[in-house]
Amino acid sequence: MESSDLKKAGLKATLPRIRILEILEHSEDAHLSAEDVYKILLEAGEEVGLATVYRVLTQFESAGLVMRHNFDSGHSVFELDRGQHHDHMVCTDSGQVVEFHNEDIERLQKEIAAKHGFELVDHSLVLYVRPKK
Amino acid sequence: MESSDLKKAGLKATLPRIRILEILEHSEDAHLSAEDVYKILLEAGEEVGLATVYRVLTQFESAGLVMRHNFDSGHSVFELDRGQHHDHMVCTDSGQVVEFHNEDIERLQKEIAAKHGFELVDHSLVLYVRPKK
DNA sequence: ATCCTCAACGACATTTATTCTCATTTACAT
DNA sequence: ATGTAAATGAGAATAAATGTCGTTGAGGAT
Repeated sequence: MESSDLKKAGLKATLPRIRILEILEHSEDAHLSAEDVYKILLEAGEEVGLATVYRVLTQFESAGLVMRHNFDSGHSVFELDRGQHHDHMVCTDSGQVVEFHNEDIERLQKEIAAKHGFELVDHSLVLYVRPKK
Repeated sequence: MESSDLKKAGLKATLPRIRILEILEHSEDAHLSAEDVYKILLEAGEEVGLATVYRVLTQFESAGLVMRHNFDSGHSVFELDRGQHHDHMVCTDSGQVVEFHNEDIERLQKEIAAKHGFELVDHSLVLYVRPKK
């Protein structure tokens, strides 16, 4: 994932875009807010504006490079789209995010939509959890 | 649902609270934002501040009288808690909202959380659908 | 019914996340 | 190398929501 992917998406290979893509690829945490990305850029000594971070992340979303999630935290988080669908579990204590996939749930969703005369286009499932004592 | 419910919830039966509860009960649309509620109050000639609407809705949420949903739209919507849990299906063509409940999905969610060492606190499931051709 | 007290209120300032504006810079086709 | 439209940085602007504070009012006590 690099400049070639940017061009494929119809985006010029500018420094902010390349850096942000790298950050999303290599970050420890797979789910970063615009502020998170901005801070990482600053720490790396890059002179990138916060507005640019927001713009670039939104463009990446439109281009299908990243996915935006609106968890209950009051701000969006972005995740590189690696092509394999999954849902999320968010720990209400620590904020930790765990990804999971369950084929039974996926199937049931399609069945429910069909039962109501619809076809499933997309879905959003987030489990809010806390450590079991 | 009226003043007695407010007192039961440990809230004084003030005019703003009574009016907001009524609005949630009788509104055509079951899912209202704080702004929506505020506008309805103004149109009814009530002198209630927007901050109060936010405060009251948050209190109602804490008291279990209403549920807050954070759909994609960037602002919270509130719905009277009539006791029966359900998830939402949104038609991407018409915006129509269908409520549904599926016990198998509920159970699977708990199992998945447990498998990862968590207990399920809450969840948010929205199906985006379109009419089947 | 009147008084008292603290919770609740209205008005407005503030915060937080995000978007907009615009003058300047830069990628890249020519 | 150069021109041009796209992209950027800086900071203003916006929207949703919360905090502050002096005033009001609900409801228990008198």
